[in-house]
Amino acid sequence: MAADADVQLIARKSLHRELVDRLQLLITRNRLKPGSKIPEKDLCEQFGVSRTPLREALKVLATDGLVRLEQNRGAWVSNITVEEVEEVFPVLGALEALSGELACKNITENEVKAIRKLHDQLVRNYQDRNLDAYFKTNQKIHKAILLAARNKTLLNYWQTLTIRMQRARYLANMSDERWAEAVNEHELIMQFLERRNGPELAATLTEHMRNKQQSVLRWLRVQNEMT
Amino acid sequence: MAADADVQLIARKSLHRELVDRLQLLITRNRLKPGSKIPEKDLCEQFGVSRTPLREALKVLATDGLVRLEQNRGAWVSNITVEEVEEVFPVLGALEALSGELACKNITENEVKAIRKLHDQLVRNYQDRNLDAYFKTNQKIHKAILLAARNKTLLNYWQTLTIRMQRARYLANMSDERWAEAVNEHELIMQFLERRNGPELAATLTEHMRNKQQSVLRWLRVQNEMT
DNA sequence: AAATGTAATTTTGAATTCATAATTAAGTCA
DNA sequence: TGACTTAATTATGAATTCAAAATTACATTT
Repeated sequence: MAADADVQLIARKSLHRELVDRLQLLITRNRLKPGSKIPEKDLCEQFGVSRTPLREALKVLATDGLVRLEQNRGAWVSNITVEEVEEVFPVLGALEALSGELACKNITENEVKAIRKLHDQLVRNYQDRNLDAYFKTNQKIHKAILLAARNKTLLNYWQTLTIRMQRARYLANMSDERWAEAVNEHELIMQFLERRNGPELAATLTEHMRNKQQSVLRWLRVQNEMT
Repeated sequence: MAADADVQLIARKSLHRELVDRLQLLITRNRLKPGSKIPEKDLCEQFGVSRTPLREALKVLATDGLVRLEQNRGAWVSNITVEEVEEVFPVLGALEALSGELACKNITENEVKAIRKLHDQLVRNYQDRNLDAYFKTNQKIHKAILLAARNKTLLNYWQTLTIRMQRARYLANMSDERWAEAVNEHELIMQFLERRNGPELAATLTEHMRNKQQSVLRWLRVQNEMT
């Protein structure tokens, strides 16, 4: 019998699946900007595909809330509004809280150690005042907790909503005070995780998300005033 | 100026949207059974549409987890497995808990009164041992709380997961003891809602969902043993 | 009869085509 | 000039077509 490594499943993605991923990237990387029209024809040429699979992908992205379809008028990258932020963050908070509870039940010692390393790196990123690196490390920590929860449905929903919120450049922005506070919260998160204290971890993650919402809303309002 | 009733938005749905809804109905009403192949050609003839919009709809349903697509082999109604139940119910629990919290903040007095009426009806359904009516009233109550939470993202996710779980006939089934217990839980839910006690309502809804999960798992295991 | 190989048929994925709706451009009149 | 029509253009939604893959039916070998 062949070794596991030799007999990996050959996962040939269908075109529409591939396009969903590519478009998500274009949107998160801000190549397609919130509020802008999605140029169906151009994208077809760029990707070298016909309209059928592209349109299938757009329909999928629309159910995820990343794209807005208008009857006979086409597809737009959906906007980030105050209402949307106030709606999505509480849901994200509930999902993260659950991920904390479940992670404490299912996480392995090695996973905790890996997250501890990420956490230490996060603190260094803060000390260096490297916002970009901080943001990336932060994402890795939260995703690692989600993975430790061993729940695909939870992971899927979390990822979709996270992508939806991440589109905004200014999400990575914070006031100095908020940044310090966020690091403190991460200190707590790390401790509760190491002690496998599910309820406290859940509560801290909820609070962490609530504060992030406030931080994002402040920036969003500033942005809106400037236009 | 015309009255509101006269000027309703004429929401001409696109074909694929319409088909998503129709297929969801066919699946929840058990006309398309879990595990069975989705007959693309037949459905096109039945609905009188071409394959393009139907296939778009299938892709959307697949991201919702209601349908499973296999490369070059077509679409199947996804099965309800023990793993899926163990995955979905905790997420549903977290969403319901949040809906309780938010509902206590946003619900109007009239809405509470309407839910109280539904609750009294639920108790009568129990006293009559009318399981079918009980199940329907139960659904109405939970949905009413979700609506009172005023959060579309939350409502969407809740509905998708609820549909995914409702496909199973035996979901509506319960042991006598469980049924009595469920009614007690609803009594608490009603009280906490009337007192706008968000945290307690959330905790009770979580517990309610945890118990439902156990009830469903028992039935699912019985079903699996019988085949 | 079971296992293997091959041809015919069906189904699928995706490109293309076509009718219709929306947008833009051009023309008309005050 | 500027509001309003009407014609030309473009984009969209959905049907149709076509190539490739999978399934089925049938034949061959052991």
